[in-house]
Amino acid sequence: MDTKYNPEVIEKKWQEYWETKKLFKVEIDTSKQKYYLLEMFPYPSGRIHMGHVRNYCIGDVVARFKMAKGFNVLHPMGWDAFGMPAENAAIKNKSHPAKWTINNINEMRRQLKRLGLSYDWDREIATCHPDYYKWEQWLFVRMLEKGLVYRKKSVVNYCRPCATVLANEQVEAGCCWRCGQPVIQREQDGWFFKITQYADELLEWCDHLKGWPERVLTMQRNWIGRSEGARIFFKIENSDESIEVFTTRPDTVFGATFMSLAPEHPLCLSISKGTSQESVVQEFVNRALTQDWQSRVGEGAEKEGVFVGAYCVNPLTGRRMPIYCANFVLFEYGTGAVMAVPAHDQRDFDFARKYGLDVIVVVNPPDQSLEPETMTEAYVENGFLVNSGEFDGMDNIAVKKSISEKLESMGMGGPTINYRLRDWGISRQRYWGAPIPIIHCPKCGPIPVPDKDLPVVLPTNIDFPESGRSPLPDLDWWVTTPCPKCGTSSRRETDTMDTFVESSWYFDRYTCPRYDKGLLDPEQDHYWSPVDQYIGGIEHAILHLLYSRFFTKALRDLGIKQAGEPFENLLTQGMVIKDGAKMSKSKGNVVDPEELIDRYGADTVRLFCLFAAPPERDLEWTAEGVDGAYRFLNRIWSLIFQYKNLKKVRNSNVETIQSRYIRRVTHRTIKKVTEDVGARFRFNTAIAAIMEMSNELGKVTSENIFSDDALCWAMKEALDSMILLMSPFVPHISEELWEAFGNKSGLTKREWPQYDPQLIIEEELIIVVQVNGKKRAEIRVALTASDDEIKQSAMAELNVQKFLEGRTIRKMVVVPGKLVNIVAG
RNA sequence: GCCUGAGUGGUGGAAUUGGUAGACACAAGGGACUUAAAAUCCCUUGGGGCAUGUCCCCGUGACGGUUCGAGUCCGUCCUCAGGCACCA
Repeated sequence: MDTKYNPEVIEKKWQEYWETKKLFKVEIDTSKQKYYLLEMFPYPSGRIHMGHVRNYCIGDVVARFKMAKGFNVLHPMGWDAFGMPAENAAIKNKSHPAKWTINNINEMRRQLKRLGLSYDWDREIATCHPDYYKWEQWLFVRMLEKGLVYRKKSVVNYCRPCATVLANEQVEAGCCWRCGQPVIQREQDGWFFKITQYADELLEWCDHLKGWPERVLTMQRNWIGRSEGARIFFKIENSDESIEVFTTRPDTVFGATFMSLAPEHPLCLSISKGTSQESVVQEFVNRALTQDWQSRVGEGAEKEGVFVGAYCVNPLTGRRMPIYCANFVLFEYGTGAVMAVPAHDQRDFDFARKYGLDVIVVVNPPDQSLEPETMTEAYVENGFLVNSGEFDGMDNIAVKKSISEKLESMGMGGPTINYRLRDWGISRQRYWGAPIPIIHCPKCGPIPVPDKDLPVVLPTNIDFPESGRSPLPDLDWWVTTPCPKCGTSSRRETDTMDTFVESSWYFDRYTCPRYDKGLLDPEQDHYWSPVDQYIGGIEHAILHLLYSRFFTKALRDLGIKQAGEPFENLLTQGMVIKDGAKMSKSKGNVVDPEELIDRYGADTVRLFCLFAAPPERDLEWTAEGVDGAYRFLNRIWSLIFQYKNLKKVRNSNVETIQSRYIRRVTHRTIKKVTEDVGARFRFNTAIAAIMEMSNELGKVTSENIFSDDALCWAMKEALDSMILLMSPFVPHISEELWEAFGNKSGLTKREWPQYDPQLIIEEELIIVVQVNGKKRAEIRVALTASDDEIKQSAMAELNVQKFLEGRTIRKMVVVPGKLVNIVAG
């Protein structure tokens, strides 16, 4: 054994050992309990960053711990390999996205391997590989057949700089999630996944995902946005048409005095046609549609509208209600039309005051009567109905149902449920993505590519245009193809799929990455699914996690997969911070993981990431902290070095006070680390416990240790256990020390140490004595001491007596093994 | 505005079921070793007090409450972070 800890040498040695022996390769083993552990796969951007390191170190601890606990652990890794940065880089370097991506994957794989992560690399997948996206295309066709995919013309979010359509989930505060530029609205044909069909189930199962953080579930619930209400039809005057609205306040129908339509609503233009308002409306609609989203409905945007020149009829009051086109009405939510009740909705109130429209109070607070003339804001609280015919005097909440039912019986609407969640538009006008397997026939329309012709391979021998525009529509040899149905010369779909599609099912494919008879091998799926523990950043709380849940349910209903939810347990890890801010190039506070590995070794980097904060919290990066982790490993090294000749020891029947103490420390630490890692994912406290143990062991004077059998044996047990406890966190140094300490056959197949509850018990207890809740003394009592004995010793303490002087004892509370509180007054 | 977290020493954090607040580490200060430095090791380290102790007082964002006992539970408020946001 070398006197000096040399991570560079030992890390290389053990990584090769694990790799050549294929120690992390797994297969189905029905004799063992399976454990599917997954970390979110990375986008191959070129180099790993500290966020990856943290994510994967956390996962590796869990994986190695579960292996040691006897589970059959599936721990795979792969690449989310399609996406825009590859295209941007290709344009910049006059290269090809595929080449750039593959180079990056090779580089990042090499970097990950230097961290010593316990992946089964035989299961590696890259989503840009035709063998992967073939099954995605196949699934697209199955979903199309099942009615879960459809094509529609829709107003979509469009990002000019990225030259692509964005899903609603990819728009953040009116701006593109990737480039941050304002998003505009544009009408376009595209393919949609019918995620709304699962809105209810996705929402309901939020209540059953006990292993998910509450805030992620809350975010998903809000995103789905279920609201109960009514749909109501308002007949348009002098027309056969009606306007349908959704409202959560059917109790206020009697107070509806006008109608607001979204500028996108087709009725705006059609109703105003031929009226004096035609040109005004046209101008207003044009302006609203070309305006960027932020300035139209963003914060502080002015509410504006124009009269469309026609009226509709309130089904309950018969009132003539002017129809307005209003910029704040969202076309995508509900029906794109809102019945306006100015007395009870602040937006309608503002609008009515601005344009001089009538206000009718229909809900009064319990203690007063509102007058439209004196109101300065809408009354949105609950109360009792007025001006509402037969419903007057009734409670507004109770009446919601009655009014909905009345409308239903009139054929003018009825109760309904509306969701904020909208279908997932997946068409992207990008090159570097999975082709949508559709052929557009001039005679038959869009026809799916037959299964035997899958995959539709993304052509790779192309020149990449500098404009950033997708080259696909210009590739005649690829685009032009006969219709699979009638043979007519047709065009392929040239849009590719949103890259979130690939990440919505990659965890399934890991169970059978090379299976070629279907998307999933039922046997593998049955054994491995679902993922027992998923680990990744909170930033995917809605997008990726909701899509994956949807895909899982769709796959289940297609009979491809068994489980109905993809991830049993979810751990969302915090960000890596430096100088108080997220690491980023623009801030210049980036730490390169590989430089750290060069300098300290992977074990130090791993240890720091795990020790400095619990996983779900942000981790503040400090150079001093890394030094501290490195120093600790050096201390452990020299501790083992000091005892390296303890190799052969006799088991001893004799016990000394010292050996007994060491064994107690050992078994207490085993218990603590096992619970912290296994049940709580608190790696920082587990490591702290190991540090405490090493501090205790360091205090043992080594002079007589080789002659004292009992001490010798206890020490060997302690050091062996300590190495085993360290091994999930810092596997390389643990393997090396294990070997140097005279133990055989690597650590990865070693069982996790067990603690003996008998050995943890103290002979003496330290009991805190309080007087009126304040600590006044500590007493040592025998383990067997009765409550009365404890009380007596407590009373005997001088300092306790001092505080009892002149008082009478009212009560004594004894907490077994911990504390006595003497209540005196 | 709504929802969800969080607020503890100079710093990161610990306190798992209401029971000794500050484990473990970092930083800082002092000491040992050394010709010297680095490395290493040892000691001190929440604030205050004096009578320097097995001492006392204060202290977990603020103010109340429940309790023998509150960092932990309840109420009101403040601050910060994240998510959603004209969602009818």
